[in-house]
Amino acid sequence: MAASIEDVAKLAGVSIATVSRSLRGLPDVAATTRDKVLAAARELDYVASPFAARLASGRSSTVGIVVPFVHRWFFAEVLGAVEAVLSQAGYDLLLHNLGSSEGRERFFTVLPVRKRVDAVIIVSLALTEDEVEALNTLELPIGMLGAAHPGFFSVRIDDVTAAKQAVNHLLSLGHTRIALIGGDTDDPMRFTPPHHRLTGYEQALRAADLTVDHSLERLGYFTVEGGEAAMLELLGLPERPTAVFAESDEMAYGAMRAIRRAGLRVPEDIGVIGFDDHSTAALLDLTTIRQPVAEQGVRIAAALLASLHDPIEPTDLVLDTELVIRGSTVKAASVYAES
Amino acid sequence: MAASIEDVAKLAGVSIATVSRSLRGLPDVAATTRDKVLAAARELDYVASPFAARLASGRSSTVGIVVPFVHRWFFAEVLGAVEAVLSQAGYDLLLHNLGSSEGRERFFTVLPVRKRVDAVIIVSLALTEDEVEALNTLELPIGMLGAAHPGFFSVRIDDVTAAKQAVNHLLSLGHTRIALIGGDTDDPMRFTPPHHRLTGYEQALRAADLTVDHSLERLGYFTVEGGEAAMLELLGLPERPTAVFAESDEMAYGAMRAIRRAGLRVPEDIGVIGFDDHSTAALLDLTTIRQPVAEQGVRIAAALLASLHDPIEPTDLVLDTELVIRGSTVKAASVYAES
DNA sequence: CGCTTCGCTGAAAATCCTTACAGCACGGTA
DNA sequence: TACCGTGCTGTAAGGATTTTCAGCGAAGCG
Repeated sequence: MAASIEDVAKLAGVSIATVSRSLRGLPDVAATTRDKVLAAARELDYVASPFAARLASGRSSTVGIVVPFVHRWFFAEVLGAVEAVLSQAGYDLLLHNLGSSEGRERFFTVLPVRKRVDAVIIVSLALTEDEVEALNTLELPIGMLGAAHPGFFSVRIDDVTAAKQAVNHLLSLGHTRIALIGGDTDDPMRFTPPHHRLTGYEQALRAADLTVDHSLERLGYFTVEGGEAAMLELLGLPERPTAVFAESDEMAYGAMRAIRRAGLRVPEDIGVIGFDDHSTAALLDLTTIRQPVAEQGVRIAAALLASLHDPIEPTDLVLDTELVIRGSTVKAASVYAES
Repeated sequence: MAASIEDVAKLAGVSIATVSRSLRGLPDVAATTRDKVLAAARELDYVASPFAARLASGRSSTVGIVVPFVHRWFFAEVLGAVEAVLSQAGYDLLLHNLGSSEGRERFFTVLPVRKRVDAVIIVSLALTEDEVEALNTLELPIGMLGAAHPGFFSVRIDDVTAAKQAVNHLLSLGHTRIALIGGDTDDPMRFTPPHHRLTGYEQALRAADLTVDHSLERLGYFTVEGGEAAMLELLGLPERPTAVFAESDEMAYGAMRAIRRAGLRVPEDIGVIGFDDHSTAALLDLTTIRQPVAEQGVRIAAALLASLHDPIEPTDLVLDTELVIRGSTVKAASVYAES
């Protein structure tokens, strides 16, 4: 049988209240007393039961994180970063993987985090009004990563500006017929990025006095296959684009494959730029927009922890993105350009 | 203020014991009574406090999962699968990301899962005797994924056989000078696969009456860069290999890059086979050994849940791997072979 | 020297459930 | 009719902490 606080109290010759205080490092405990307690606890190999502690204190020392998918690179990266911050601070991470729009609906109706977390992190979801309302009933600090909402903490990048960065790069290389492979802005999962990146794309073109040709905007559904299919459509156009901006690296990979399978070269015939700086982007020599993924996770977790410590007004942090130029837009000593 | 069980009892006109029983679907409750309680609970928007329930029942409804890294493809995939099974069963998932050997040591000395989970899943770690002992003090069902230990549940593949599959494929193509790019068998994180895959590699060679040339065995540390560096070494040998077996797809990617950068072709000059069937393996046209990643996660989670339901003897399940032939070993209509 | 303050400690209430056990009404059995 | 089992329900005892409040001795102050 595992030791209880009473055993420790007995062994240390103090009351359980003092044990509790000592073990949690609260003030108002004499140093000698604390040492006795710590010694006794070590001797008995005692750790407090978190459930009893949580029940009594009303604090759960747990943060819930809600992701659309765990297994995609971006979310896994975020998860790792958040976990590191939380565990360091003695918090547990309760993972909720939505997986599908049904999963999403279930989450927001059942709200399985009720009465069991101190804060919630929502990753990459554009929330509906109903969902916001549901979260508000929790009366907890809410953090959003990759999106923002008044009243919630948020850490994100400026997708509009980032998309402009990408398109401007292509423009600077002399491209004027630039296609877009993006996510579905009507997707039931309602990711935030597609809207903003589309906006940025169009704004950049307009700013360069180019007309926006909607036939150059295709859906790639954030997958390699989707990107490949979208590129095939683009290649079939009467006047094909000379460059493509894909809203994710995966879609860019697909696009590159389609281009090469069609017997064309990247970047000579068609330049390709992606988004994210996925871990394999360097490998595939893909020009892309790098966003600080882990850092966003660290920041949102830290912000929430701070707000739990002493309640503060929600903050909105926008981190910078960076253009990473590789061989898919600029001819260089690249692996595939060589071969 | 959130409703408590007492409020529900009052509204339904029953005792709290009956509320508890009704809400948990226990038998020995009259149907009409149960309906009254459910109605009252819905009306008050009541959910039981999990911490109170856990304290009272002694069950945590939580499973701990220990992974060396979250952000690597394999572990993210496992995590997603395990989460799906557990959440479906009403269990929480407590994630522990080791990150480094210090993190590992901390985990096994502190044992942060103590008193807070009903079972533990260990992913891809070869445990030391001390670690096994530490886990045993928990007196909980332990599940291992990617490794096995007497007394613990396990789900895994047969790495020896899988490695033989890989090498035999190369042998069948006529290769006789086959190199290995592997993980460090002395790695402080002590992953299981490197040992077994090395063994399989050597066994396959010996079975083909080839001598094992240790100068053909190089360390790639399971990263792209490591694989690239290892391949560079191999290319510098007086008599270079005609094929390479990399113990992971990432290392295979690095190897392919090194080969191409050296002006050689894959597979004509050097064939490459990887391991895992990473999500980008198809994209890079890499021949590889596919292992059922998500399924391993599902199986180990299910096994543990079953054992919590009624204690059973630990099981050891070995799943099949599959050779997936692509353009990196066999000349075909591949992207890069074309260009 | 008497009174306040301070530092520390302990008793006990509070947290919100689960569950063993007792009990009650009712129908069936001998 | 007396008794017994059955099917439900309620009472109350935990479960293991945290936290409030009271209290005690010693030190500081005038």
